Amino acid sequence: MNKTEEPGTDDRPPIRDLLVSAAFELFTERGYENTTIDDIVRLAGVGRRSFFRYFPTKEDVVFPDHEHALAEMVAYLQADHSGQDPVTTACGAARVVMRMYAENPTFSARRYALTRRVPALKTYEISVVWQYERTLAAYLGRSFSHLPDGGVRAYTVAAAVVAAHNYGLRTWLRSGATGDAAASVDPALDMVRRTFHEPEDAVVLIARTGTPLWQVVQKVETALKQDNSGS
Amino acid sequence: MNKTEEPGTDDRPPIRDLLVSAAFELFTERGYENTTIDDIVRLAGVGRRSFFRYFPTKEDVVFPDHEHALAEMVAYLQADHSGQDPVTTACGAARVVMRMYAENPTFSARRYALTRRVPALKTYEISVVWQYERTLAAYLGRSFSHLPDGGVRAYTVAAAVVAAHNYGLRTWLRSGATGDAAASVDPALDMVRRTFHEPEDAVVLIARTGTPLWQVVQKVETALKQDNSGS
DNA sequence: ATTTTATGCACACTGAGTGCCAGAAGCCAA
DNA sequence: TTGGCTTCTGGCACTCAGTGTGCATAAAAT
Repeated sequence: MNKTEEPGTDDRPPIRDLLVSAAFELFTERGYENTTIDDIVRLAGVGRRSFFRYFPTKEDVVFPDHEHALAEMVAYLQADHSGQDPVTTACGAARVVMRMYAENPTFSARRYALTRRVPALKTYEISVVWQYERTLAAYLGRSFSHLPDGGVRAYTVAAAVVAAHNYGLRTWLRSGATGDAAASVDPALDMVRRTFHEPEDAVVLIARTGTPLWQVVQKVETALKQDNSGS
Repeated sequence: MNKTEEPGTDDRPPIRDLLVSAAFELFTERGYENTTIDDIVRLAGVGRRSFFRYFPTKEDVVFPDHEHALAEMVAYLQADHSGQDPVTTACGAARVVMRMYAENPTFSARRYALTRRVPALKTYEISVVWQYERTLAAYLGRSFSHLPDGGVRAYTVAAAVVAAHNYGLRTWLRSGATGDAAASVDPALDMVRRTFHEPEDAVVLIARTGTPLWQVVQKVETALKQDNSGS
């Protein structure tokens, strides 16, 4: 599948990376609309037909790792998360995507600058995000199937998780993509997790007036332990 | 050329409606991809250039009332909603859009059948929905500006409201777009409203053991009244 | 009646995306 | 090495969406 990865002398990057580099160089220099596919393949030194072999559309070259990120999310959701709140698992899946953005801060920042300016790229980005949302909704739909409003809840929680993730990510990107992306994303996701926590996770403790404090503390401790082990 | 109809009776629908009708007829008959702009204008009996005067892209003809719907939502949000929960107002704005869909059930159903099958139209629809979401987020951002997490909360609630609205609308459309759309959309929106209600709206009443029931009832009544008047 | 304005139309052009075929480059058996 | 087999790449021609421009016609204004 891959080109000859002989340990000898193949320092030439594969065509796909060549195209991405050439495209971003031209897009940032003279703009997305003012750059044709011919310009890109000329700079990359490959044939025009090869571009569409690696990227079905002109927009795809701006999101070269999208397929990979989506596959990672699916793999994460397919792993075992029994005993964990489904909302928490969904937030974990969002964090997987966040980490992939954080792995290439400069690339993510340049792409963000592009998607902000070019409407066509913004539209494409939204459709990409929507695929994440759909994947999360499918997972949550399975987890919420026992609830009477499981269907709505799944779609709503998925949308909320994705929105919070994007908000945190945008905050990080606007701050120059320096520092820890999780510091921006995690608080946003925690807010979603708190608001959508099931009431079954809450403990209401009733005690007679006059109960000694140590007994109350003990009861609270026991109740919280039960709540952790159960469900 | 031969446009000179009798000047007395101009019951001929405007070109814009002609194009929409012709486009939908061809799209549902032979598919979106297999229909060219030339086919549409030929059936509509107008020039090719006129199509792009009314619809900037081929996708736009599938959502001819989008601009109007967005304007209606903006107008609704600009009206006075003081004393109402911002989340409730956002749900009301979503209901405005829902009503516009419900006004033309058959058209909405045909469009739904198209957007389900054609990826390009699905992408366009997502970008349309995203504009609603952005508008809601801007409104909620103003309403939540006093909260420490107002930014995330605004975007998250907007996403949740839109997701719930779409879920209800899809449910209605899949059931043949017969009956009341609100019956599907309202419960979904109510779920969002409940989960995002501020804790300041809750009342926790503490009473000594042995307090007579009528006193408890009285206290509850008073507390709820205060909660209603204060905001 | 003539100028102004608006609107639809025809023509030509750019550029994205596709189908097809030819050639180059690996791979495996003989 | 040779010869077939597969895979990858490039070139060419084509369709079609979308744009710029100029012209024709009808209504409106003067």
